[in-house]
Amino acid sequence: MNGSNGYKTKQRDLILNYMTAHRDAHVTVGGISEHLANHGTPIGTATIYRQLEKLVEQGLVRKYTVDSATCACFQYVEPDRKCHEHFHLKCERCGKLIHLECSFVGELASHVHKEHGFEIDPLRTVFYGVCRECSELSEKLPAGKEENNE
Amino acid sequence: MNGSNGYKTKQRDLILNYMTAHRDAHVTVGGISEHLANHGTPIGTATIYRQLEKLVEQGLVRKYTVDSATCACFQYVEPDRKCHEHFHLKCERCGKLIHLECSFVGELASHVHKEHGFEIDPLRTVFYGVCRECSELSEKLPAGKEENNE
DNA sequence: TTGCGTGCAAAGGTTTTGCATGGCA
DNA sequence: TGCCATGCAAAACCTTTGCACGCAA
Repeated sequence: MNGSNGYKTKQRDLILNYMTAHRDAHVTVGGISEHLANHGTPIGTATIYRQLEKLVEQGLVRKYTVDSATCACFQYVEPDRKCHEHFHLKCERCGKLIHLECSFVGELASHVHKEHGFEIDPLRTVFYGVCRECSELSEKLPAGKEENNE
Repeated sequence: MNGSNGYKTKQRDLILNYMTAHRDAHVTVGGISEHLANHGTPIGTATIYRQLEKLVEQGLVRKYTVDSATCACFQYVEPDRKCHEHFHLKCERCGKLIHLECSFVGELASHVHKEHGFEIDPLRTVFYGVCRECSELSEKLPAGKEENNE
């Protein structure tokens, strides 16, 4: 709500950098912290939380939560690419985040709005499921569980 | 994986009861704990976690997470109503969970599957946005922030 | 009686907060 | 120089785990 939202600090840049570099992923505070520590530029956890909060306020970053639960994934919001015009698919197996550019979804959104009175927030909504690669993979496998973390 | 999954205990019933009573909502361990305590039947937190884990294994309850983050919302899975044939809308303002019965969504799912190779998991996927009531409400209000917690 | 389920307490994580210091404007 | 941002440490939570006891089968 404030024109100039805070100072421009080294830490802010580092975090924003990380966010833009990982624009195709949902990142966590732990992930940022670990990455920066590994790159010789460690930042206090509290700072990361506080900066992310500000970035969310400024609309540069989006926070994903399950209801009001305390746990947070963040994602960079791109000013250019109209992320509010497409949806995100998240593979439950490999964790990949896919940006779905598809007119069908837009139609769905307007249909749901007109017929059901519900205005879908594309930025907030994530479709969970299984991506092509992973479903092909599981067809070839017998019946095991695949555990993949990034 | 196991035919008879564990014993039938008072605590299990209490939790399952709560889950079915709140079938239209995402519930948290904290919520269950508080509710049971207020009703004179307090249960240890650890028990709630362990029971929910079992209920998830048995397919009676579904767990929602944000990626691999540690934080959990749960929801009862109804054996009769085919929850896997419809999607859930969640209002970001009032927290209401809406079950959307709509053929359009089914079409979307098959389209995304055919054209984009991604198999959407309806049980897991939640559309976030603003419901009719809340959007009508905000039209009447000047420009304030509405803070609603359940 | 057997063994799973429960409760309590402790441990392990994550997120938030307080306070003195450092850095941007 | 005046504030805001940072870092550290502590606090507040949430979730998991260990162990002795109770209860279902």
